[in-house]
Amino acid sequence: MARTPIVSTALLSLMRERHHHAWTLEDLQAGLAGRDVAADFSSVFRAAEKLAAAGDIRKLTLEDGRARFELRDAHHDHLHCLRCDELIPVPCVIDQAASAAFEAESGSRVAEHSLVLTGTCATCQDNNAS
Amino acid sequence: MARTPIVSTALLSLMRERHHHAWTLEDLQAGLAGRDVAADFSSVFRAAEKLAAAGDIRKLTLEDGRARFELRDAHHDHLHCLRCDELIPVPCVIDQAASAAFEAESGSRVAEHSLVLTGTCATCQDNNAS
DNA sequence: ATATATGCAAACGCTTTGCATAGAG
DNA sequence: CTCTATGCAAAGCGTTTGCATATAT
Repeated sequence: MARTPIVSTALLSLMRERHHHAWTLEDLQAGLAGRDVAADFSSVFRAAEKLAAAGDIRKLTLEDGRARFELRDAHHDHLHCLRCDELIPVPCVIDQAASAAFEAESGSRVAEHSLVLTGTCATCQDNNAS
Repeated sequence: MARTPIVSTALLSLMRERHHHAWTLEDLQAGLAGRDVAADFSSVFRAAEKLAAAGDIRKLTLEDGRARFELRDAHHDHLHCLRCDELIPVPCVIDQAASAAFEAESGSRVAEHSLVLTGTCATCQDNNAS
């Protein structure tokens, strides 16, 4: 190596402290700024891509077309709250047996899946009630 | 009304004849061209948006960031084949019970879901074998 | 006349890349 | 000296919009 990758390192520690959040590049840049790391957008982009390629984080694309990044830990799906626009991790509700059956029947092979539930998160649901 | 919407009509009949396909705007434009309807890209875009708003078709966004349109019929999920890049409809493999349980436990409400399986479709799987 | 559909071209939003600079080994 | 990280600015790419024109009612 020939120089210390400040941005990548800062990104990882930032995300590790709030790993319940799916970050847009803008979020990440703002998050770094809050920690006095003034990184250029392209640097954030490149660092995030590199981390994703390395498998440390995962890249997602929402219906709104913007990329989101999150720490890669145990698999989970997502709930996209239409009220607060957060992308919230939720336990996987895929029926493994059904998935396997589908593979067997159809002759296709499923490597991964991306499930996004759309609705209202618990917090917004509560706020609405009160 | 003040003029006959050629593009919307042509789009619908086009899609009805190959409703097993998820169309990008480019696909749609090319499909129309094959039927001697030379529509501008923006016209295709507007017609597709209008049809989607009217509920005749559905708009999806893939990881690649491009919008796809498909006829709205019975709910199904999708298999995105990484080899041929097709977006293939597959029966829904969501475990309804698990989904309902999740709603109850978490206090959130799920209106819809979008599930994209990623892997290899049966056709490509076969081609690979042979 | 009025309202809508269409084409053309330009604006947009987000992502991605080229190039020059800087700093660690 | 070499190799990578970073910033800056510009290019890309698909989507979206403004405006003028055409056409059916």
